[in-house]
Amino acid sequence: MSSPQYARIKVALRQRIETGALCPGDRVPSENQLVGEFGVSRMTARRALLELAEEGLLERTQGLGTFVADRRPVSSITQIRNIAEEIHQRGHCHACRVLALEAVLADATLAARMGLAEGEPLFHSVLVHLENDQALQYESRHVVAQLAPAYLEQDLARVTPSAYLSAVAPLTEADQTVEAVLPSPAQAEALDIGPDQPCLKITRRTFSHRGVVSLAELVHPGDRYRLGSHIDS
Amino acid sequence: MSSPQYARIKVALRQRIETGALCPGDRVPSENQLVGEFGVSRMTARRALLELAEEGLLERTQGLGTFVADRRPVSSITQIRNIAEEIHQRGHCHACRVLALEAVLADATLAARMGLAEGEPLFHSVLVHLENDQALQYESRHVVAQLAPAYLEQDLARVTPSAYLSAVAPLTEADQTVEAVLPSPAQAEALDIGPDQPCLKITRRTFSHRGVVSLAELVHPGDRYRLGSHIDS
DNA sequence: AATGCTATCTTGTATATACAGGTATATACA
DNA sequence: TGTATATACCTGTATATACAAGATAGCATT
Repeated sequence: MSSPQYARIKVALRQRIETGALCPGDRVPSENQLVGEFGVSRMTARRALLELAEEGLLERTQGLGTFVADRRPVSSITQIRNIAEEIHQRGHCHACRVLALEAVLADATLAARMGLAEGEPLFHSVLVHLENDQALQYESRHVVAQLAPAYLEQDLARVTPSAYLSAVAPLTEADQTVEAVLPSPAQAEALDIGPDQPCLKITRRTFSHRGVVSLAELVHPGDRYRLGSHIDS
Repeated sequence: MSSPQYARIKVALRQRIETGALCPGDRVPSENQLVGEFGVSRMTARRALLELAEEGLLERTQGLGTFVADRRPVSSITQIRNIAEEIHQRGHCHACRVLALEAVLADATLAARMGLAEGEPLFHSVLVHLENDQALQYESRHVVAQLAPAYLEQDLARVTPSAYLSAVAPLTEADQTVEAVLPSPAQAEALDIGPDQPCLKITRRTFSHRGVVSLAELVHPGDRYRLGSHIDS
């Protein structure tokens, strides 16, 4: 039950970019070169390149080749999971901290929004992600207590969604929406912004085959995100 | 120089969904059925299904099949091009109007942002899209005059980006970013909202092989958009 | 020097094929 | 009735192959 080969190639290429072995503008091995290097068929190598291009990490031009995308001006909003992870990928993890403002067992007053039975016990944590002492994200996360019993014992400042999710089920998916909001007083204070500073709020419902696992609200001031660029027909 | 076969299949399937021949929850022809119906290989049929699923129009489950996704609660933000088009797809086009507030030949004071030579002549139009007399989107669009000479002669209330873009070049792409903003006074007035109502602003740079074609800013109050849901590894 | 051609590398599209693994239904058995 | 088992169908992964089409460098011709 090993991971697919195209995933292996994606990981390898991502590493070369993160470690600096491949820099923005650099040419990435061509499909045929990857065939030789990884011993796969061209279509498999191609899939790895296509998916990385879809994420915005690579840029491909017919006839020319595949290149590491210019330092993405902004993150791709379809990929956002956790500012901490994002920052880590940008390479200044050293200046990144996470503050856990709150972590308690709450009752499911928001059961309806999560599609749960009323009264289902939930863990609620509020995190603030900082870089160079500047707050970048306010994160409010509700997790179904039954599915992640050790949630509160973890170091919430370090745990990423994938960490506690992988403990729940092999198969997870997420539903995300964005909207523009004004920060609540608590959010404005935690982010050190004025009450008039508009923010992007991303609401993410994560679920496995057992149902909803968590509901997270990510609020960021001032960030700007790249969107996909489909132009069909 | 016909369009690819997978695109043909996508169009056909999209039509069946838009016309109601296929409803949410309905089973879509399987890969092998499409092979028989369109006379293509399974991989080609597969590509059509995969891309429609990526857009959120279909849902696929291994072993089960492919189904028309439940009426998407909100639009996919990666697909936004024009609220008018969006509304048309939702099926209440009758209540939709577009007001052209302004349409002039402007000079390229924003040349830098578009990557153009200073002084390059641009058309500037400001449109407001309404549904049931309620403003849904404020659109400010700058178009390189040289590449769309007849731009001002068109019925701006009807023209979609694809209309004037197709006149320019066969190959176009777009770059999009989102951010949260407070509306400018003019925007607030046009949208009939208060100055404190946070809005999503989508900035879209469209370009062809000849360079940047247009720069559009779409401002919507109160809308909420679906995001893609990648969960890798 | 400028033009045009060709060889070669790249990605894009398409086909045919094979097997793995998930899902549901029908069948046979206890 | 309830439980296995076999089967058919579906999507997921992977290979091998072919040709189309864009980009580039070098060479030959004008």
